Parts: sequence; C-alpha cells; structure tokens
Amino acid sequence: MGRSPCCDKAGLKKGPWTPEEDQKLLAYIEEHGHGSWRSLPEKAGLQRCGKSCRLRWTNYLRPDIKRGKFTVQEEQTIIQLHALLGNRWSAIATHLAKRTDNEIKNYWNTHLKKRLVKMGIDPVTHKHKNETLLSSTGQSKSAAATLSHMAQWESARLEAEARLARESKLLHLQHYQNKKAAATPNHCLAHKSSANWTKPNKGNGDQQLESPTSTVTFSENHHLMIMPSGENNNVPNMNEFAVTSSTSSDVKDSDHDWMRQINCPTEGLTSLLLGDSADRSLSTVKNDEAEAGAVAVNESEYSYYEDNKNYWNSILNLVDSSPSDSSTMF
DNA sequence: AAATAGCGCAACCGCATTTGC
DNA sequence: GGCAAATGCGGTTGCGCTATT
Repeated sequence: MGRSPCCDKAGLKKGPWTPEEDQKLLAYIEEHGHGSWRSLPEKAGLQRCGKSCRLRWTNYLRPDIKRGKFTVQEEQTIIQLHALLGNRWSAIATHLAKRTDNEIKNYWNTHLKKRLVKMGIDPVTHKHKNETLLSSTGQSKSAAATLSHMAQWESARLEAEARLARESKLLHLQHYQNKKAAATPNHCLAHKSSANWTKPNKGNGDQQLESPTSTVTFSENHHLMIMPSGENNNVPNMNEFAVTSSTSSDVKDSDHDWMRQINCPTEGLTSLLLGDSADRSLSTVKNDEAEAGAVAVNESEYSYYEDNKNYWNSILNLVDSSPSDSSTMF
C-alpha cells in the first residue's frame, strides 16, 4: 500500500525542537486540541510535519508526563511486562503511569537489557542462557507450554485493553471538542496515560512482586546475588548457580541494589520457564560453598502451578490495575 | 587541555494498522 | 469491499554530554 510520507515536503524543519516551536505547539494544542496532526503544523505556524508534532507532543510536551529516574517498581514492572509482551512498548507503557513508550523503550535498551545480559539472562526470551539445554525435558516442555498459553492469554487481554483505551481517548476528544469553549486546556489531552484513568501504579507500584523462587537473603555487607554458572565454573549441570559477593563482581553497586530490591524477578521468570524449583533458595547455601563459587541446588518434586502461582498472580494483579479500569468512564 | 570513547535521549524513518470515503 | 489518508508503533540514528585516556 503506497503512501506518501508526511514529511517529504520541502522546507519542513527537522531535528531538535526549539523553545519557540515548543511554545507554539503547546499554545495551539491548549487552545484547540491537536485535532488532525497533519493539518496542525500549518495552523500552529510551525514548519514541521504533523508526525513530528505528534511525537514532540506525546513524548515531551504533554503535561502528564513523568520524567526522571525510573523507580525500582517501574523497572520491575517493565521487566515483567517485557517478559510477557516482548517489545510492545506501547502496551507496556499503558501499565506505567505517566511514562511514554519511547522513554520505556530507551530505558530498556540502555539500562535494563544490559543488566539482564550481565546476569546471564537473554533479554529477548528472559531465559537463562543455558536454559535451552533443558528444553528437552518433559517438565520444562509442559512448563513452557503453560507459560506460552498464559502469555498469549495476557497478550490478547492487553490488546483488548489498548483498544478500549483508544476508544476512550476518542470519546474524550469528542467530549472536548463539544465543550471546546469551556474546556480546561489539558482536558483534550487524553492519552494512554490519561489522568482520567485510575492510577495504574496505585497498588502495583507498592506491591512487592514475588518471584516464584525463594527470596535470596542478603547480609548488610555482602550482597549475595544469583549469577549464571560461568564457563569457568566447571559445573556439571545447569542447575547450578554461581554465587558471588559484591566485592568480586564487576557489577556496580547500583546493580546490586536493584537486583536485591526487585528480588530477581527475571531470575524468577527464568526459573519459571525452567519449571524450576524453589529450592534454589540461597538460604540453604553454605558459606564455604558460596566462597567456592559454585553451588549445587536441589531439585525437588513439587507442583509447578503452586510454586509459580504467586509470581503469576503478581503479574495478573499488575495487569488488573491497568488503565482499562477506566471502563468506569463509559 | 585535547582527543576520543561511551552513554543517554530526542527525534526520525518506515512499516503496520486503523479510519473514512 | 477497495483504496488512500491518517495515525500508531517499534527500530534506528544522530547529537550532545560526560568520563576516560
């Protein structure tokens, strides 16, 4: 389907926005709403294409955007939703109050992805690097099938939510246009993180998502972390993890904090994919074993569903507190 | 102090999807 | 139902800032 790009007109400005341009765009949208993005630049007196204006507005000028450092809860949410949804940034953004998909995408690419890689976790599959070796076992197959089923279900659900959000946005815009004269300036700006939605992070922002694995216990001065068995660890099977202390790792302190605070959710997910055992708990690890650098972890028989129930409940709770709660708007 | 490498982020590009006629 | 326009989305790029050599 051939479509002429909106920005191929000669004379249209590209590159960074100036404060004057921002002001013009802001003033116009506050006065009229954005309406048709294609016609907006001309009306607003901007030498930009509509696409560029839309991007500038949604990613930067919108008044309901939260900027600055991501909180641990936000990071946790991103990682878990990414495990569930993949690179569907806009869907992920609907679950993070006041964050844009672009910002989340950038943060993932520049921070979170690297951290997962450092931890030996594939940022695409959220599986431990060695994990594929286990995929031939019946248990992991059924676990993966179950996970896949759940992920598909949630994915479909989120798509439906996104659709509802779009519809509500449209209704909201119509409402604004009808009441244009009396409307407050920002009233027209319904977006995926519109203030009309119930606050997505309320509840999930504070909730501690629990990994299906047991909690790692950290001492004050030695932040223990679960690390993938390295090639040099000479371990006989993949169910063994190296345990390192913060003093020997090239991982920054901030990474330790992060991993400690989020209780290693990705590792939990990895374990989940593995159909892994909660007996990975490091609380059972003896100090000398830890110092030796490698620890054999028990495999025990227990129900896959029971063990991972909390973890998935956490994700479902996260999803449940999504903007789709805005259905009360209708 | 200058050069350069690395990082973070805003913005662009192009494809996919939705909408309107 | 078909087509074109409009919009949304994700991948990528390029620039400015900071750290390192």
